[in-house]
Amino acid sequence: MARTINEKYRQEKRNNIIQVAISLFPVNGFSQTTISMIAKKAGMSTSTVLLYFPSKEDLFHCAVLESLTELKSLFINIEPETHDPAEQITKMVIQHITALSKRVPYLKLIHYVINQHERFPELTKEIFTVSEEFIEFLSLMIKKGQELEQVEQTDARETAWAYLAYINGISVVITEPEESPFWKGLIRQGIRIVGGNVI
Amino acid sequence: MARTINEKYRQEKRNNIIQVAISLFPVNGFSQTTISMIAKKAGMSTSTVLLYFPSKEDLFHCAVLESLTELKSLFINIEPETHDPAEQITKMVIQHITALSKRVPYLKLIHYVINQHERFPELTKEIFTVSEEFIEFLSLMIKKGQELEQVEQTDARETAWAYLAYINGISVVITEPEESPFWKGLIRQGIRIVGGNVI
Amino acid sequence: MARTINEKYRQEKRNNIIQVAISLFPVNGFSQTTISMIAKKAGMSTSTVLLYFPSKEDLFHCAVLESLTELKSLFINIEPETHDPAEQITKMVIQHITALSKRVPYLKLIHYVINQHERFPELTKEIFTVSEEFIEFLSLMIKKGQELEQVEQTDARETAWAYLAYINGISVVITEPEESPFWKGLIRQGIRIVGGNVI
Amino acid sequence: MARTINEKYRQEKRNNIIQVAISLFPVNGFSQTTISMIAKKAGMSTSTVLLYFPSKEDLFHCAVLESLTELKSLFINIEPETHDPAEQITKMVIQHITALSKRVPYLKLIHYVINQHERFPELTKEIFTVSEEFIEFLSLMIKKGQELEQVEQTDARETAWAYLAYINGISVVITEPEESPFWKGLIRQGIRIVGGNVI
DNA sequence: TATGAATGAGTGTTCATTCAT
DNA sequence: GATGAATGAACACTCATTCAT
Repeated sequence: MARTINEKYRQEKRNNIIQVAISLFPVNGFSQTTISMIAKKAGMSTSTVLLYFPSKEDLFHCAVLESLTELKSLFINIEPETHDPAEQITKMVIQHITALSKRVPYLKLIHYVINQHERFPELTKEIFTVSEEFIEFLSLMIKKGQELEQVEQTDARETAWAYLAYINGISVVITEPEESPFWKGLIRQGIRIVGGNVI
Repeated sequence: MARTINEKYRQEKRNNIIQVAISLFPVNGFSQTTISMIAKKAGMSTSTVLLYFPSKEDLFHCAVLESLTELKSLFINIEPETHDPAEQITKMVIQHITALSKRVPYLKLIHYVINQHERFPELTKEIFTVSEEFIEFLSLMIKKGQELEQVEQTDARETAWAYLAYINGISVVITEPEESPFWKGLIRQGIRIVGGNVI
Repeated sequence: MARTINEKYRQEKRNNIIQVAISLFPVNGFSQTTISMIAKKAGMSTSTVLLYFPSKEDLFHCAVLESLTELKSLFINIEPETHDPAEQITKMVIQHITALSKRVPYLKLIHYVINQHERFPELTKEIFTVSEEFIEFLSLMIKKGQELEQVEQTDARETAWAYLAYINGISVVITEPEESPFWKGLIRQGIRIVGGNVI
Repeated sequence: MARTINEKYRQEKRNNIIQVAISLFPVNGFSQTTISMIAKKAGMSTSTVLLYFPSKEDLFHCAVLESLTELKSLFINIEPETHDPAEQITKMVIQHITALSKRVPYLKLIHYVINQHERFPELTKEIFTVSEEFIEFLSLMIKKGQELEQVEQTDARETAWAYLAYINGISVVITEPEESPFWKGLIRQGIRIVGGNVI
């Protein structure tokens, strides 16, 4: 029993460190983010951070993978709720864009890795695997909508890639705060890009 | 006269260093790219690099600005050639996407800066100024097309932002080689996003 | 009574740690031998090792002293068995060289200390005290042999030092395995050096 | 020409560092000898030491090899001078023991390596190669002396090993200062061990 | 008694930058 | 103008040691 409690405690602390890492790495980059910065923000000593992660590189890996699974869970959702594809797509886009505006550091960290993919080959591979999954998931939704003629008739996969690019591009190009009306427009455009809003 | 020749020589050497910097910084990031790496690839000593640029940071700044003006010249082109807006837009998208596939390091460097905008505030500002110029330029083109009913009727600025996001997102998400048929599809989608291809 | 049992248990555990320490310190040196290495090999946690020894330095001291008394008991033996000095000397040399080939780590640890005597002054002093005892003991044996003209006529103390040097030098210079015929030759030479074998 | 001068300057500086290293490593051991200690004693900064040697380990290697060649030149001398083997042997022993008393750190460094041979396998190998050479050289001298019946009749190689052990053992066991009359005795014994002084 | 958690002190190493030539 | 030599500042990482349980 004691072990369980301890284990839980360790996991929490570990997670705490990862969250801090996710918030710092994308802001300063890998090299400029020192372990002591992370430690300070997490309220512990440098040594303690290295007690939970064998090296800075390892912590970085964990932070990236954590971000990736978090994003995956936000972007690839299968809960149908509605059986109307058009409505499904609209909801999905809203959820994506909302997620975007709220999880900036996660996506920034992912972009940091992709941007320097030669330096982080395995992580990049992992990321692209998730991208493919997303494309798969999205094409399917688009096809369903197309069959019901609720969605513009295009090559579904091609459109899916375009939408993925759009989504990622937003977080590169847009710096508006969460509350800005700008985001409404981005949702409208997102729906247009997946081919919704026909009629 | 001698001074002129010297000046020219210096400018060439300076430019040489910048080009090397542009090729290295985005691959490894700022910190992992050492001055000596740049010097070696440029065929000179570390000291010489620092003779032309007061500091590593300064060289980085210059490399980014150089990339930015290069991209600006490729993305904001006013040469009309055709007076048909629809054709103009099609040509523009083709040029953009082609430029993308060929100037990867330039855009990667720009993204690197945006990604860590807190670390490079002035550079980011500079970049966003160019973005605004691009939006201005693009909205105008879209509006012209819309007036002639050759282009989908949307909020022109909103669409312009969507297209900008799309363009930038491509270079984040796509890793296909230049020759891949993939790029054809991306062009198709690009035209669709600006609102072209309306019957 | 319970205390006695406890005491015994503690002594055993303590001894266990020392034996492990003796096996590790000379192989890696003081600094490269971490407490956790010792703990792991002794099947306990780092903290437990430090429960039995106040500090790493202290453990090292104890390991050295333990080695020293062990060696002393092997090298300074007074059990006469034979009253024939020549035979005594022969037997002694055999025992010494045999001990050498079997207690390598003990002597290596001692040599480690002597080699860095400025770093371990008290331990070195302790070791040299034992050396002196050995010289005393040996000179006496040699003198007895010389009186009976069974042993070469030399300055007995001088010869004793030469023999001590020889014995120690062997463990520095020779790496032959225990079974090698080499050791036979070393015994022959040892006897010659103390001055035995005089017809 | 300039290059030659520079090269010379570098070599001198490099050698300076090595000499300091030889004086410090055996006193404190590898780990306890910090680069900054070496730098301070050599009158330069830590960085400068690492400018001449890629790593502490590398400096250690160089220091050991330097010591080894120095010792080799002192111990394996072929200059005959006299054609009388007995005299040659006497002179040799005198030179050896004198060298011993004067180059203490060199031999201590070598012993340090041998003592922890599992940690420094290549260096140890190098050292034992030199040992073999010494045995070869010495056996030959002994054999010559034996043929002229100036030297005790023993197995020459066996005797050579005994002498080598004796020599090395001295520097382990003896701490007398250079001027002590003790060393005279050690020379006498050395000659006796090689088998000289017959009649 | 035994141990896991936490940390501070210490060190090797990197690298931008300065300076003399 | 070009460069090699020198260095200080910074940082990741190790490990003995302390403490609470």
